[in-house]
Amino acid sequence: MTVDESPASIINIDLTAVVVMVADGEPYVLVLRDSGGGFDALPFGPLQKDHGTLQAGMRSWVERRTQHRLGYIEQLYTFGDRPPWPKGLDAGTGGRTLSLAYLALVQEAHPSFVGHAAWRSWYDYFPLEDWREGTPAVREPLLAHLEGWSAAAGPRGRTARAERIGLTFGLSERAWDDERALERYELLYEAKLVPEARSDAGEATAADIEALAGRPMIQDHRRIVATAISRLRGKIKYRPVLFELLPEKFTLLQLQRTAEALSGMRLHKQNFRRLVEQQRLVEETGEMATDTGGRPAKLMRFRREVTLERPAPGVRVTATRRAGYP
Amino acid sequence: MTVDESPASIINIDLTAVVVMVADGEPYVLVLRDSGGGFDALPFGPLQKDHGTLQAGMRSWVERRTQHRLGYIEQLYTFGDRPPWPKGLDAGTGGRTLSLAYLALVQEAHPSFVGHAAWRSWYDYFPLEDWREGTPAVREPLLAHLEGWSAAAGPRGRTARAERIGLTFGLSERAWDDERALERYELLYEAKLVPEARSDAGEATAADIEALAGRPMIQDHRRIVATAISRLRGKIKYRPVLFELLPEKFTLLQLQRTAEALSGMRLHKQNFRRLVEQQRLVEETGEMATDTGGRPAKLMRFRREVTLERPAPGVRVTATRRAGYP
DNA sequence: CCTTCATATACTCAATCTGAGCATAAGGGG
DNA sequence: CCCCTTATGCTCAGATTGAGTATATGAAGG
Repeated sequence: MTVDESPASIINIDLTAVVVMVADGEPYVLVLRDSGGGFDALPFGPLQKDHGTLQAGMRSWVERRTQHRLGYIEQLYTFGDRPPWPKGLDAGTGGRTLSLAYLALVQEAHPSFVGHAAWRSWYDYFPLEDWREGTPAVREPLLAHLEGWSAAAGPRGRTARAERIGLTFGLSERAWDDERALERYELLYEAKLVPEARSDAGEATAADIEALAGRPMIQDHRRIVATAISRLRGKIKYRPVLFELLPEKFTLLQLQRTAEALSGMRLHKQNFRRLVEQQRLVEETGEMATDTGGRPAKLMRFRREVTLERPAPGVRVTATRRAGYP
Repeated sequence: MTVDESPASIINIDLTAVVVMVADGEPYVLVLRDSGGGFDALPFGPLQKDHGTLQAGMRSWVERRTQHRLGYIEQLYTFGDRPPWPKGLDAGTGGRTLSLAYLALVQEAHPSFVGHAAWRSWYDYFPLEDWREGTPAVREPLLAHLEGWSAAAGPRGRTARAERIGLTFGLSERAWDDERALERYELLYEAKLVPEARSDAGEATAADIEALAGRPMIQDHRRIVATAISRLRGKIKYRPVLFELLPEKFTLLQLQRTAEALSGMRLHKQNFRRLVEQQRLVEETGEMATDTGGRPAKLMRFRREVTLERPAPGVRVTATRRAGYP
């Protein structure tokens, strides 16, 4: 085979941010609305010369625009592949764009981005991922479409596809694994059930499918969000990142709702408390919250010291078996 | 503040590989020996135009050189910071190098790299990380140096440093956390206990410290290896990646030795077997290995299907409390 | 004041998991 | 046949986990 050993002609390097916030038990992503073909986009910008470190570049750049302290920043992934964007922004440039995606967590905030910035619930983009009110409505129709997709393959491919669907979507006896959000998105993408995967802009079923698979984004931005969701869902189980999303003082229920918002599952209340308490993740402030709608709750504060005590303090989330509420 | 909004003038983008292999219960990294100032280096090369995806670029590039199928490739991290390399290769170019680091696992192999390629035990670079034969010999002297470092700080910084040392090195009641390899390396770096952190090449204590902190590498390559170690140690606990390092057929002890090689800890034999068996990670081949030195052992095979069954099958590693062997 | 509602918080219990260890099996070398 | 070495089976107590019951406490409404 012939090999082109010449270095790639890099056109630009983008920093792309998935900025996450939770308010009233709903998880939000910062997006720029209507950024191309009616699709939303993640905020992104070119890597700049004055960015001493990538992380610092990211931080200053997002903070300047959201006017908010970023509690937590983490590199997500570097995307450098070149799938043919049907409705891409950089179609035709021919060069490669490397985009470094970062995950940032902020406390409840209003975006002050210029333009069309807004917080949008991440379940607008992934309705399938939200099990908090029971089985998501889009699940059955989506599975039906997927079945069609697996039936459309050859005899061998058919079982492989069915297996994969069963695995990622938690069919039969298998448990739903909240962390497989990215795999699920990729499966839908392969099955062409997301608008981003379709090259013909004005396809008939587009609206239908969008209603099922969720709101699309430009390029691979939705994949980046899925990456963030998967990562975050995994991370809260072993590192105390939840607290980056909460105000200084909070009740245990607020903490639980935040965990539920991210994981998309309901948790067993008493056990959740037991976990948090015995891990000594929080301490009492002495104050009470009276606006709970019931018995007032103690206001708690994150014990920053725990990072120094236990190997991996975090919040293990396990869905309650029963469908409804604890 | 003034902000330089011009895009960074990227000079080049490197792909850097941490290729890991385990042979006879020892974990090896593929390195290029004596790559600059007598320091070893990780194999790396520029991103090329014909690399459709980054992953594929990485794969073809390493496979061409090691002549071995890469079972597993994973993006590790993108390093783009610009610390002043004291003995760097690209000193003086002024531009930024973005390096994409990948982790690759191969089965037992001999490297066919041109030049000075070799497999080197990763504990040559991190002697501190190997607890398999009991407490590592370098631990006490290193801790003494670190104590000096924390004492050298101001009254406030002193406790903070001591806490951090205690946390990452598992002092007092705290357990040693094998996954904190990267944090430990970074701590040693900050404390200037690794040659890479020293700007004056011919320092008196260099040899002394190298003997304690392990063999250095050029630039930030040792940090990249530390990242790989931390990642891998975490990963084996919840994904069946161990098998990428083993031959088709293996005994349970081989499997255990591989886990121990990576984690740097001895495991409880019976419990390890119980775990592997009840997770149904392996199945019998029917054959026996007679070269065990004792009673012959069943040869097992990885059940690839498990990926399709359980949410996150892996090998939970927990060190035995007793220092010696199980 | 008393009831209803809604949440907070305490405590129980069985099933399972986990760390540790004892005991026995089976090949090779003297 | 004895000893060494590794393989494999089995036990057991303590910790963890999933699920639930019971009780506490404020606000709102009659």
